[in-house]
Amino acid sequence: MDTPTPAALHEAVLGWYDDHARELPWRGVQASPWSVMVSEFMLQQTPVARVLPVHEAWLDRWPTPADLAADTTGEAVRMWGRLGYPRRALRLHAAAVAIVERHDGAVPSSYDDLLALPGVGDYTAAAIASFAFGRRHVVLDTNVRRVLARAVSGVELPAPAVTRTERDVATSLLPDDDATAATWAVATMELGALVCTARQPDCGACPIARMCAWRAAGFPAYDGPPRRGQAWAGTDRQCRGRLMALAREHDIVTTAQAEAAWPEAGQRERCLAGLVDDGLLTQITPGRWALPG
DNA sequence: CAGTCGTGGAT
DNA sequence: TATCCAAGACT
Repeated sequence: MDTPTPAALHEAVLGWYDDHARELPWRGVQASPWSVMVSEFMLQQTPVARVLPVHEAWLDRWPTPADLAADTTGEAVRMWGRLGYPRRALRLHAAAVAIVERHDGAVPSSYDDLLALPGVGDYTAAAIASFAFGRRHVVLDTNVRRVLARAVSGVELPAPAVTRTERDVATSLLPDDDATAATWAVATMELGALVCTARQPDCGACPIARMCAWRAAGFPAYDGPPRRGQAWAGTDRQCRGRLMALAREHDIVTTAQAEAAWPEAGQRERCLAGLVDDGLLTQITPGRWALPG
């Protein structure tokens, strides 16, 4: 195995990205910071293919943060459609309101200002600062974590949560200048998304296969703590999902409709109350709910 | 820190 | 068919 020096990794990955980067609406010189920010919210735990049409419709309707901030949270939730995790729509709306109030309607460029916005955690703050403003930040998403786990640490998959060591490795590999660091961030993400995938990595197409510690070690299987699968059938998440689907389809959700969608009374009522508490629904009258106006 | 929070395509 | 997984954030 060749020595995986930072310079060698940079050259290989940046060269590969130059030839294989996807053309996405939120990339390129024409993409506004708002477009990047909307994409980052939508892409949290959601595949690119499903985000594309919603992102386009969203920016067509709300070209700026102020446009979204002036509309209702209910319309944001409706436009969110079936992307999943609809609280992200509420947080994006709240972030737009905060941008109008605190930043004169312009998406802030600093990591700290971004991190202070609703729905923006470490990853999203770093991603927006990097992709929209060309700042130098460690952008640690699931793709980058997997690429570094394999190429540098020699293991199949990263730990369930980001470790200190992991962040140190990523920091040590970050190029010195802002522009190269920003490209490195998006390039390593793209490599993880297209080549170094979770299920079936395409090592034959990988620009750093020569330098990959996992490959050199003979592809040892993951031996970390068991990764918890997400239960679904019969859970509150499934119940909430069905109730929200009803609310998107109808202006008013009645008790009869809710009962048909979820027969178990206790869980149904608990979930309705939870959705109201979250701000995803409002109770118009007893037995009638709707998206918040 | 571990649990919670949607959705649907791929294997 | 059941499981895994997809640019995480929040409590």
